[in-house]
Amino acid sequence: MPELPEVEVVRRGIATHVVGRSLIDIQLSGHRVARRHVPGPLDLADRLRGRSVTAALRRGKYLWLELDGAGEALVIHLGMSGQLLVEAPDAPREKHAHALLDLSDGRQLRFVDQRTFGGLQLVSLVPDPFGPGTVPDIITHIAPDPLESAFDQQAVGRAMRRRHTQLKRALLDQSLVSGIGNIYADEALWRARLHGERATDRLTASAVRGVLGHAAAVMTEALGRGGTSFDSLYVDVNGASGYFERSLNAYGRQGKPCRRCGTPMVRESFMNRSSFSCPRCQRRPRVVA
DNA sequence: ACGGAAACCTGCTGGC
DNA sequence: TGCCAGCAGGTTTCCG
Repeated sequence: MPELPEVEVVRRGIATHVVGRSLIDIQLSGHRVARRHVPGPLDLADRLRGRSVTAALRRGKYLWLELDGAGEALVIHLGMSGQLLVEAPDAPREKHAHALLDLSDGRQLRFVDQRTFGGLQLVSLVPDPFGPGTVPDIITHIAPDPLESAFDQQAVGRAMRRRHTQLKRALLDQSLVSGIGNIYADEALWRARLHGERATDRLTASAVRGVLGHAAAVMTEALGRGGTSFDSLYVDVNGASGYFERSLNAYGRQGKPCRRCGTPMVRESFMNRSSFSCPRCQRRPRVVA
């Protein structure tokens, strides 16, 4: 489910519930949810117990809760199917609830993840390589996303044009620009009228700026809708995608008419996943990157 | 340095 | 009805 707008909706949804509260008790189930926390789930739970949350922050698709003291943060990645819910502790436990964190206000923060690609880990905060402030040490390779002030569109555009790679690949490269996933990459490319296989080093600076601008715009629009379309207490995978789906111009529209020119949209396999584009508006390059 | 593929999971859909 | 292939919005890692 989650690309940048969805993760930001989740961040906003939980922020009011967790910031200023402390973690009273933590239950982790299964080995997957804390697999990235090398010392193991018991260590994770022990070190979280009693800590208070001072901020809920995000870069790209990574979310973290800054904890008091020691310069540490609880990093949460939602993977493909992760959800964060704030509920009453006695609410029925979801089938794939892997982490239950009791909050000092009597509520419970739950990490629910069907496919378990997401997870939790406690790490140190280090200086942000891209600006003032700090970030978790495990995400120093993640570039700023288009919606944060540290994002430098000119610099990212230059970096993309220096690479000899395909445009969609570059948009999905979280070390160049973060937060963009398969859906919003296709949407940005459609708006920019560019095929994802265009070579980044053969595009003009303004074309690259254009597609980055479209990526920022479409994610901002999605965020606006996400913010009003679902309850912050229960961010639902199906509810979220079902709602914004109506606004998509490219993703999932194979066979349907292009909303600009009416030509049937096509689906192609790219990077082990699906890409959707208009064969007329987004001309495939003669020379592929 | 880059690209491709596989790995990590569960669940749903569509075809036979 | 069952079975199986294919697919799903992410990231990391390995291999050529």
